[in-house]
Amino acid sequence: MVTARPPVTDRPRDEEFVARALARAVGQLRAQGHRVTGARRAIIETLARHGGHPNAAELSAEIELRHPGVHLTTVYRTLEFLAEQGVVTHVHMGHGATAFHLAGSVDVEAHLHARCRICGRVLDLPADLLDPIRLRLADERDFVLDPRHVALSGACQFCHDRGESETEEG
Amino acid sequence: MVTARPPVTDRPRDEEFVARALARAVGQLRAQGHRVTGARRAIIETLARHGGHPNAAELSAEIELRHPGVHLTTVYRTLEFLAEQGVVTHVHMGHGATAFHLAGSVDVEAHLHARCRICGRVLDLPADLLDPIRLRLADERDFVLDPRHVALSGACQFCHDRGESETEEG
DNA sequence: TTCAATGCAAAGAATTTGCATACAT
DNA sequence: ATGTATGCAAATTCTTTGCATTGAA
Repeated sequence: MVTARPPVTDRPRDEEFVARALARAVGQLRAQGHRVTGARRAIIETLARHGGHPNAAELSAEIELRHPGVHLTTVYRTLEFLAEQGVVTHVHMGHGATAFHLAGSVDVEAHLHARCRICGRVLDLPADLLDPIRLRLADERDFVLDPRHVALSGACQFCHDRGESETEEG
Repeated sequence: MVTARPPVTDRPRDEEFVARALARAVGQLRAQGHRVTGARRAIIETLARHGGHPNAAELSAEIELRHPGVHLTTVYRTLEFLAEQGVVTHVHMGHGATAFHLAGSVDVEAHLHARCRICGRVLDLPADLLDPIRLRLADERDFVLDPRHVALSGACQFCHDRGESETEEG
């Protein structure tokens, strides 16, 4: 039952999707009076093309393939900027670097993440999965849960069965 | 309704509790044939006395008050060792350093954590809070959730009402 | 006595900051 | 032309590693 099928969002998108996502984000920036630079285009485009959840370094490496010369620092600064604009979203992974993806696109609609602490694979989960918990915390503890901000942790069946050898982290 | 009452575990424990917890952990180490050193005693004792969720640096600072001379490196190494022995537990906080506390003591029984992304305050939550989610993930996604390994993220009512000014992290 | 635990220095990963320059508007 | 975004170097934060020495058993 442990099929190795990767989640949908781990497949790279087609060119049309990428172009549309880029145009959409660029439009949003322009509308807000922000500058549209080569680095920003490169980062948004690469994020769109990469369906998964890359961290800054992975993203930087991928940008280098098509749009070389964008400094890692710029990647960090731009991701932060784009997050403020609501164009990208970040998720803190328990151990390991922060992951990013485009926000608000139709089929990558806001979702939660769970990460295998052994192999690092990230699972996409429905956005409303924690709604009952959210309600309880709001009611009983005056706490406003943001379930998308941090990935849930655990082990995928495969790693779990292979034993507790915690390869990637503790 | 936004009472500023700190969680129970943020109050330092009484001496009897500390002594008991120390003796318990020391006994466990001895039983496993491990050495009981001054640094290990100091770390366990300080962890017991500090009811909250200190990170390595905070713990180190507190150790310094009563048992000076324990190097931060030793704190890290010892916490890792004690985690392997099941004496301490660690929780990854979305942003910010990993937090530690004693495992298995009666009134600090395994619990979950939620952290305010604005002020950093940590909330203790019942261990079974995510059990329904755990079941769903196991059934539907072959994922074995470990809800204690990473803190949930959100905002406490106080910070939430004060606006989204994300003081401490993004 | 013996090997595991510690201190210290240094390395490492992820991320941020300061400052001069380049470039979008 | 103007000021924001970028590149580069260096600093920060959290954590780990190598190695000689100390100390628990």
